[in-house]
Amino acid sequence: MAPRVRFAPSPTGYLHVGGARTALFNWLYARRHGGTFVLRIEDTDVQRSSADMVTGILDGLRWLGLDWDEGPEAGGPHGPYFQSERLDRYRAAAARLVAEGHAYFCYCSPERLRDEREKAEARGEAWRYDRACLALAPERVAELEAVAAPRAVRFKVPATHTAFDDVVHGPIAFDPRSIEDFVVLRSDDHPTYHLSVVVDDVEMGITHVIRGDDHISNTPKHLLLFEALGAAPPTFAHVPLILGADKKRLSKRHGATSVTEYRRQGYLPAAMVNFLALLGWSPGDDCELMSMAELVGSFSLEGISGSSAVFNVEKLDWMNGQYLARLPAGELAAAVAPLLVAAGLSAPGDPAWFHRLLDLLRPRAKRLTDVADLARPFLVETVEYDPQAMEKHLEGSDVPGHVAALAAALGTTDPFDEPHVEATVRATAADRGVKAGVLIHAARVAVTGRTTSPGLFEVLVLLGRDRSVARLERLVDFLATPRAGTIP
RNA sequence: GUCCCCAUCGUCCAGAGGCCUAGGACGCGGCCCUUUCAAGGCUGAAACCCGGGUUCGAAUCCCGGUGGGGACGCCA
Repeated sequence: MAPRVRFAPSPTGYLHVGGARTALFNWLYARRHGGTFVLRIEDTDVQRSSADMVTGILDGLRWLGLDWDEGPEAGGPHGPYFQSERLDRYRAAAARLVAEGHAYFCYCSPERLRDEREKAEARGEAWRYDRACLALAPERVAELEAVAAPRAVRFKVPATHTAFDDVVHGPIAFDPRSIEDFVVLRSDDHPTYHLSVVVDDVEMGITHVIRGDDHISNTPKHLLLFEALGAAPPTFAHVPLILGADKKRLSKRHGATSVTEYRRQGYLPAAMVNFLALLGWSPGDDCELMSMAELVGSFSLEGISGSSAVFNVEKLDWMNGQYLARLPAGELAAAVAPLLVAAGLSAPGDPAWFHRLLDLLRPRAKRLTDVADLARPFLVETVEYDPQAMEKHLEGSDVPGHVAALAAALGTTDPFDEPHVEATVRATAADRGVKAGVLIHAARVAVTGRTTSPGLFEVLVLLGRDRSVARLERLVDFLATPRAGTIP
């Protein structure tokens, strides 16, 4: 049977990288086995859910290249895919549980429950619901109903031992006595997470539940619910959490946690996917750089590690650099263009020239934003001289003369290609009796304003004879002009 | 506190009883290339949490300890 898996985010927040990885594992599993990837929005918490969050999550998934076969916008035979539109089903399920003796009404006030918990905590104990309402006399129930007292539905946890075989963790067993009679339907008639997940997983025919480790302790409750609802439970695979550098669950304190944020910072989706896939999963060999197709080809739930993983940004940076180096020029240009605009620049009109520039810059960049920054000197009319660069390479009194000589020599260099430009620069240095480096560094400041750049000869050729000469001459003029604040 | 999960270089992984003198990657150090910065090539340092078993033999299996994490809501 083809597997049906689902990613079920709650739109109470953005798409967290941990969630993105869970989604990725589900997606990979579905694609690997020709199954179906369902996207379901768990928005039963009306107070905290928002439509904007849904949009953000959908955009994030799409950006990563994770498409869903059923879900919002895609539709499907098991819809609706928003839990807020499925409330009647949960209510029906709750009613059925009560009718069949698997659940009962609870009239306890939240205040009372809170007080009991606080008292228990003061004693250093964990408090579990005392089943007060299970033992309510019929007369008392009648009284409560007569005044329409708010009531929730609680699941009557049976004494059955709950055990399951987790694909990543192996056999896991829970003592039912450690599980309290949890609420399945709130007094406002909205289901709790436990009820809605199970009802939906049953109705949507989910065969494999691949979700975060933090749900392990919820699993026995779900197992009990599946049983009470007369459905066979799916296979469970609990993937370990992603941690921050301090080994605590990754949160905003550790820096960026949202997929959108990484996107904004200039990471490539393919790099993000590759990195996330390798966080807690391994193909079994030493492969590091893997395309989406390769990931699909070798993904297996058995390859998921049982221990949590620290999110290592340095490795992400390296990986992104690798992808940046391999990205086809056209795609890189398209990805960088908007960043240039955002930086007040504009992409060059000549695509071939733009691509040459990009090829010079990409090995020096980790992220798209680096490319945009590195491109600046090549896209402005007049470069800004970095004070440190001036101090470092323009201090010598004969520098203006050297640069002027180079400008003159380059003015007649023909053809203006790398070998000839290099020969000219070296010959000029020799004529002036200085090491080539002196001239090269000064020229670099002239044409880029910076201490670092791609190889000078490549830069000069890219800029072309006219612009190169003009920039060299401008530096000569600049050095000849007394500036305020300079010591004579 | 109770329950559950986890435990190999700083980090991410490989390792499913002898192939381990523990392998790869990131990061870090060195060297090479070199006009700067990167990239690239070569190279180095760096780990089986501790204690008991089982076995001819344990990083691998079992038990205990310790450590880390997670869950204990009318949140998801």
